[in-house]
Amino acid sequence: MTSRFADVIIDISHEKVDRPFQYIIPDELVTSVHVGVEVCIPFGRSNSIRRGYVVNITQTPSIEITKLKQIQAVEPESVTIEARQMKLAAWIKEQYGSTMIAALHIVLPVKQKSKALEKKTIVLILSQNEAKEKLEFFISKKQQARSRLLEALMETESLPFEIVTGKLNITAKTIRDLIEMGMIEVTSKLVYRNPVKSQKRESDYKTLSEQQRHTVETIVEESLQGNPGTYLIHGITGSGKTEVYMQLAQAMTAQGKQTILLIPEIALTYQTLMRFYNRFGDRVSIMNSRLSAGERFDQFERARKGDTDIMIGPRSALFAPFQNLGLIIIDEEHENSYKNESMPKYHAREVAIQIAKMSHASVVLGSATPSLESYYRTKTGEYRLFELTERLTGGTLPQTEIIDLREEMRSGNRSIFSRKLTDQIQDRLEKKEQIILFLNRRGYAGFVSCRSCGHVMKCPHCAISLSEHTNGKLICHYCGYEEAMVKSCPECGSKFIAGFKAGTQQIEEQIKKKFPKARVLRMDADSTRKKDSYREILSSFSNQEADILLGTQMIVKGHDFPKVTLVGILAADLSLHVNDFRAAERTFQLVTQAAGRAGRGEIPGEVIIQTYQPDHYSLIHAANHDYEGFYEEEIQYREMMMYPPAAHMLVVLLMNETELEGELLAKNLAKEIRLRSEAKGIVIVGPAPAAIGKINDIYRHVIYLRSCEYRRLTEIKEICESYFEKTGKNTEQIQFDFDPMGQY
DNA sequence: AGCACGCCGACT
DNA sequence: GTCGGCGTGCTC
Repeated sequence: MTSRFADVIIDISHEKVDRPFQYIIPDELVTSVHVGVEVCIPFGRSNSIRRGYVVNITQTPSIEITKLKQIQAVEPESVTIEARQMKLAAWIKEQYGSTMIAALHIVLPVKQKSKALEKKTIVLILSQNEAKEKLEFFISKKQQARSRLLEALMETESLPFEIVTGKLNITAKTIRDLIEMGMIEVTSKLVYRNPVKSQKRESDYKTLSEQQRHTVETIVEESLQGNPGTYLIHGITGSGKTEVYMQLAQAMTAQGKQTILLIPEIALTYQTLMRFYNRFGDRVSIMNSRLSAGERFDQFERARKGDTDIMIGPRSALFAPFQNLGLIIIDEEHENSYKNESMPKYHAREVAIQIAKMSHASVVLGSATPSLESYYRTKTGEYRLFELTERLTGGTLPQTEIIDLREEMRSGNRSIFSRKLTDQIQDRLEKKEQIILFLNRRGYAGFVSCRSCGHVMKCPHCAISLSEHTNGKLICHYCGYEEAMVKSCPECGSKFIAGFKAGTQQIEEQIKKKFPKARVLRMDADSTRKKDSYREILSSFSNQEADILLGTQMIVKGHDFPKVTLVGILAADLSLHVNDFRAAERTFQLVTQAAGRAGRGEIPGEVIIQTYQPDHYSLIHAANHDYEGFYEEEIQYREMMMYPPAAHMLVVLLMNETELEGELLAKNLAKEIRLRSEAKGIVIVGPAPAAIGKINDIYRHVIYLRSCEYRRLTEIKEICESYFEKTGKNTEQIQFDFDPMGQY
């Protein structure tokens, strides 16, 4: 019998070993080794046994046969990656730029998650005195690596593994030596949390409105005809999107097909979740971040075995191994959490479409404020658009008013509360109605604006707000353009031009000063750090234990507070002038959602938007509840500047321990790209220091690339990868982000 | 990532 | 000379 050979990807996430290694398949394993299985193989000089995945099987060896080793065994409890998942991993690697093994882990979420939960830290187990002695000993012996590590540990006692190997440049060997000497310990922690509590069941079937019925029927019909597509449901808050999802899922179940429902954050859409649970009972599987690795594994096994029809969960639920997937629904599709933050930086929407393509399924996207991407694709005909314009839950859209803070300034009011907002807060306090005050601080990045005329300092090349730096300069983080900080407004000459500063704590103090009798709840990253404090704050506000809820964007998502009749957006400009091309879109979404919190009960609500730029289109259209109008203006800006979705964008992020080396590498890489891409419709901007120029003492530089064709950008990615392979050192790192959401 | 190989400074 | 840390390069 002729021998067979297997290409194996070793389970080590490092670029240097991220390629297939060929192994001989021994005769006794020929029947059990096939593409997708997890195998044990000897690797490296020491022939230590490692795990890996078989990605290909061949008849002929590609290198000298004497160099090949044998596969030792097939991992007994392995999760086989089906051919489909393997193809998907290859697609993710290609599309987003990552190691193959990282892509495989994404597709095998059970393993990946149990790994991700593990956090290795290095702890010093000597007393300060003992350590000091040892340190002196190491120094006298000129053992620099050991001294370096020990010194760092004496300062903080424990350090994350990555910091030690990265920033301190300590090899695993040195760490092992110190462990042997009994000086340090490596601990790995696993964090588990409680599973969801179940709630009382109640039946809630609803008859569909004409618009809902049309949506459901069209999508189901096209699926039945074997012609599944991608659909966007643009439905205002309260238009019954969830009911549409449920009926679609039901139709799929009737055809013997399964559904995946993605939700942005389980805690935020708890009600949605329970409605599904009530309707479909234990045919629904719920994935969430609180599940342990084992529980998570069980959910996926249920999907594989066909014991469940519907998988609900965040991004990772996408990879549920259903046998006959019919539909993927992405609720609140504009949410940022659908973009993976670590490599590979994939977007759930795009991966969903790819999965659907591979399994012949439909994709349904739903939102009250669709992402520009999705709406754009309904215009190009890639997606089909359905509008749900009727509010079924009752209640009217709130009255909205934009307050010009420049005007307030001119009449001598320098406080954060306009006179109108002050009056209204007073009024609601007297009427015992509730108030939400919203500070959209997300991504706030020190832009500079004029209090008198509202003028914002922008980059002349990128139309992005300049950021104020401590060195007294204004810098564009897209292209690196810089100018000196201005002393007076170039537009109106006013002296009141400065960086914008505001925090929830300060505002809380001001509220207490101004309205001493009001009971205030503050909700932001600080006050919700404790687990469950999030829900505690919301339920206590819901029970009317407070009059005013003050918070950042986390308060605007899908909560019903019927007693809230006033929503104040304190400074809409904060998210408007972030140095990110999506700033206007984010602002529109946040303001629309915040406004949606007012008047959910019988009493009509009122929304007050405070801003220094009362004529900005995102605010005007949000105030008018006019998505289409906003889209038209925003897409013109994107088209003019070649920003997504009008074009595609790639961010190449370079990380280096030394600033100068990083800058040099970035420059050389940019030169290489310019040379090799030959201006095939590619715009190359930068390099520039990243907005967050340094994290953990690692310097960050960025190069921005734009092109109408995505393929051109993946070519650039490949150029970077090969350049990096040749010249890259261990102290350098490269990351790719296609069509970024967020700043660098 | 993890391991061996080999260079180079310190010390019997 | 030689012991041993630390940088370098390779792994089917």
